[in-house]
Amino acid sequence: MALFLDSHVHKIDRKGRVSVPAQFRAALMSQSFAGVIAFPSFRERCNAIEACGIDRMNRLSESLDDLDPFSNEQNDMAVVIFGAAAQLPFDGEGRIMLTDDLIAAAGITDRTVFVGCGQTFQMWAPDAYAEFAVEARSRAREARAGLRLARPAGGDGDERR
Amino acid sequence: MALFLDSHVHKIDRKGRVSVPAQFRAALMSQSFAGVIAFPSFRERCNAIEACGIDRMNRLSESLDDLDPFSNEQNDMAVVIFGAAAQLPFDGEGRIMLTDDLIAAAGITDRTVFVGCGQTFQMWAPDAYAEFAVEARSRAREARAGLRLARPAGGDGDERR
DNA sequence: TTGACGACCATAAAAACCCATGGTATCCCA
DNA sequence: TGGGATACCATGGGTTTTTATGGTCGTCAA
Repeated sequence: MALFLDSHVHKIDRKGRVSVPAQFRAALMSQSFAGVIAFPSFRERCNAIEACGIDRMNRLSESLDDLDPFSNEQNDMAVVIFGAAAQLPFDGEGRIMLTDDLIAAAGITDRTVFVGCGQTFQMWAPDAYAEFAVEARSRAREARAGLRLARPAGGDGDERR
Repeated sequence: MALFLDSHVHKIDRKGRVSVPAQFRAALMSQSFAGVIAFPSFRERCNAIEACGIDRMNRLSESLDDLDPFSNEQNDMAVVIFGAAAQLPFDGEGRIMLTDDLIAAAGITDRTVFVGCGQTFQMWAPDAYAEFAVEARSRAREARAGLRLARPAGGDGDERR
């Protein structure tokens, strides 16, 4: 199915609602929860909201379930990932409401830019993103060497992130 | 099954009642016992109440059955988990009453934060949790390398965007 | 009888739902 | 090829429903 691609700036109305770009929406609506899962990024220099669909969270949960359920590591991951992840359902028009936590974490005010990242997407304050994009571009130029393209899927879809 | 996500701070009223977050409630009400199973955490540095629905307790019980039934290990787990687990039914408004044991174990006073952990959730004293979350986050950042996302499940409708 | 607990009822704030509108890209047909 | 019709999308606002929280009134037991 479709990847999250492209960037779209959308307005946040006075009730705190934002339209999710229609292209993103299409990929999200077909999942078992019709909406967005969003959490503050914990990457360095990345003041953004990370987002994806519920299916991806289910995969994460399964991966975590393979660890010892009462280990400290398992708990740390669970708390960090799931404890901060908001479940944002679509309204009838395909909008979501960002929580105050998320808005604060990303420094968003009256508009936000949805940035497609393939399997996931991010939401930024537009000016913060503009700045970040420039830096990311120059860093990527140097790091490029590290990435190797996966082979096209043989039997079952192997997408290696 | 639905995941437990996000954190919600809720107030404990003077009769000792707390509303379970509506999203959590939805996942719990559909199970064979309409309420919460709760026991004090026995992890290190984790002064919290561990909670889940009855279905997960059943799974846990089965897993425990896979251990040697007369080992000390099996007995310890059984006692620590099942011996300390309270069954807390919902009232008409979706609230539960915490027992004194649970409250004391987590150092809870007038409010508690429900923290989603995927298959389970926890209940913390808000300030204790705030502190823990910061530490967990920095530990998780280091351990992150260890976690790899499972591939999308082969058969059943997983997203492969 | 006092205190704990359950079943109800009450309410303000927040969230979900419904309908409306203006703009833009797309389609269709002459 | 041009221009009107059309579908879709982002956005706005009102109304209804939920939700979190508070309280009251019996009941049962210590």
